[in-house]
Amino acid sequence: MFDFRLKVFDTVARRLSFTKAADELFITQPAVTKHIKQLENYFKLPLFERKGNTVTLTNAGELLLKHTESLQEISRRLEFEISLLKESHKGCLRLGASTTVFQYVLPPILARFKKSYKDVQLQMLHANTEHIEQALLRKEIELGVIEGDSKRRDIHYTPFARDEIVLVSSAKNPLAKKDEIRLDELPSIPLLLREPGSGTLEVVLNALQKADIKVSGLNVEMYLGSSEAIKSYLLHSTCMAFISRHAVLKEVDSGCLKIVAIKRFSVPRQFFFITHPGPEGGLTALFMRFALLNYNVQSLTL
Amino acid sequence: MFDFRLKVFDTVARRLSFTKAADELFITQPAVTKHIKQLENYFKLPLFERKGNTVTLTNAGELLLKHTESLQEISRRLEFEISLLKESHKGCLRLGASTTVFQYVLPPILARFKKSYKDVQLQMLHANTEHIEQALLRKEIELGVIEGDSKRRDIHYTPFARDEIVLVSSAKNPLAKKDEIRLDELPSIPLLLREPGSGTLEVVLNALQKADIKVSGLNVEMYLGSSEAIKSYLLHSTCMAFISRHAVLKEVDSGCLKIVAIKRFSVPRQFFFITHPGPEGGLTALFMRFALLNYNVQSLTL
DNA sequence: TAAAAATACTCCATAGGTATTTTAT
DNA sequence: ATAAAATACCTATGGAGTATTTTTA
Repeated sequence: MFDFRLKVFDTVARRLSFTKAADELFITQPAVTKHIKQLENYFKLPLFERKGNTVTLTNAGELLLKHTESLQEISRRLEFEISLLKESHKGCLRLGASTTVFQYVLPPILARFKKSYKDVQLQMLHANTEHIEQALLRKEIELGVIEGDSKRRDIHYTPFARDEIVLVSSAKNPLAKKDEIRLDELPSIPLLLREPGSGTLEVVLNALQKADIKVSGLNVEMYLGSSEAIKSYLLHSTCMAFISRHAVLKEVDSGCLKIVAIKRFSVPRQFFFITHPGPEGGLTALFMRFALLNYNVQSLTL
Repeated sequence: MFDFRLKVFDTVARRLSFTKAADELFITQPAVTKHIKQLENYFKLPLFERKGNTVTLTNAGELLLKHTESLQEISRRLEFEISLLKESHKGCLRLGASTTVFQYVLPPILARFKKSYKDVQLQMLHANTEHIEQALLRKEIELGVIEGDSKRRDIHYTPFARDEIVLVSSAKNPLAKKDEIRLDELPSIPLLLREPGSGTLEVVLNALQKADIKVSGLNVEMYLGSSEAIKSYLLHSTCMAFISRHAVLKEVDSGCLKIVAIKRFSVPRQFFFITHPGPEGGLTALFMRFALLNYNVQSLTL
């Protein structure tokens, strides 16, 4: 799937010899000459300087080589990813996911996965991070995707994707005219927070604590049990709320909600795969690779 | 230079119709069918689902589309950069550069530039940032490349490349066994610094000041007038020094010098092109584009 | 039954081969 | 004089066309 003329060019550029390249490619030397000549005609620039016995790259040649390498790199990735799709898999994968992941990150990935691997049966478990970890330990699931950063000895963690908790407000909110506020303005803003015990709240409080902001000093309007509830409430009030970037993607795109940055303050977090220690089963590994590849697709469109 | 079959695939994928794609590409519908079939044979996977009147991408198709877009992007860049090489230019360009840039960044770029544009005469001026700016104002040069971050009204600044001042030590230095130190360990380390008045020193002192480190508290072994002098001295002592990453590239690669990171502390800086305000001359613009493109080449190999 | 994709077949351009000439050390 | 690239010429594969058939909404 990679243009053969470029393959020829690349070989000549590395060996700096038409004859050697011909050998390596199992074609004859005149064929190599013709391919290179074709490229030179196309670009209207010489790619090699031929001085009798020696061949060197011209500047144009080096430029082309640089890009050829990128092109080859992409082609290799493509071949690899296609090869994953071609393997046909069967069986059942029991999968657990914590709230944000389950609601906002997994759905498109699951849909694609099912489309590609119709014979794989998925059993989903939806609970909070703590419970997912326990389900894994009790062998009720083979794979979990969680948003916490607890680290247990008897569980194997694999980073999956980055997330960030952002401060969000209704786009109409007069308090949110600025795109960025200072951290010391935060106490004056009425806030919605997730319920105590949720992973999201914990991460936020930790980050605030590190920045010497006391929770008691915050103007907390309400604690709400789900991201969806918070988003609805935001639309009808002048509150702001800390939510996962993933939970407000659509609303920010459509313009009804707005992310308000805070100077010198951010709340990054990671999503993780959790698995049993030791080698993974085929389906588990397949799903993990698939999710990693297909998560990037989305993040590119962000 | 971009594989035509992929071009056909891309068109079909965007229009979701073989016939429309054929129109757009000025070929016939059966030709399109054959190209797509060829791709499907190659990958051994269907790329489209044909249901009589409608065509949709399969998962494999979407995967291919994603990569096809990357490939097209690279091809476009390639064409553009080649087109720059094809323009033939003549004339004289007077160019000024400050110390680090002149010694470590420009040489490979200048060599390449001369190779591509034999009929352009280059006149180099080597001085410190301040002097280069003045030479520009006195119209003694058309273009400058500097490392300072002063901003004058009567000069036009264009970011060129990022640089970073790093803490460097001999690889044999027992003080440098760790790859990373804390900032509060710095005062105990014997330091070499560039001479007062140099841009490098100024940037370092500013950064330290921001981090609440007083210069008087540092253990300064010596002030030295050039990066080369500092590097030689480092090899025969247990001192460390703040130098531009560019100045120690080779030595770090060959393993005789070592970069020691400092936790939560970095000294980034920018290189800038400086030009007269208003539209640039052809040669000036040419050199700037050329330098930008050919600087990336190097940074990729870092 | 109508609109779109697939198939059948024909033609010519070109990728690739062999044999030979040119070129620079 | 020799090793390597370029040229000349031949063959066969496959890209593109026209005409036609198959498919499904």
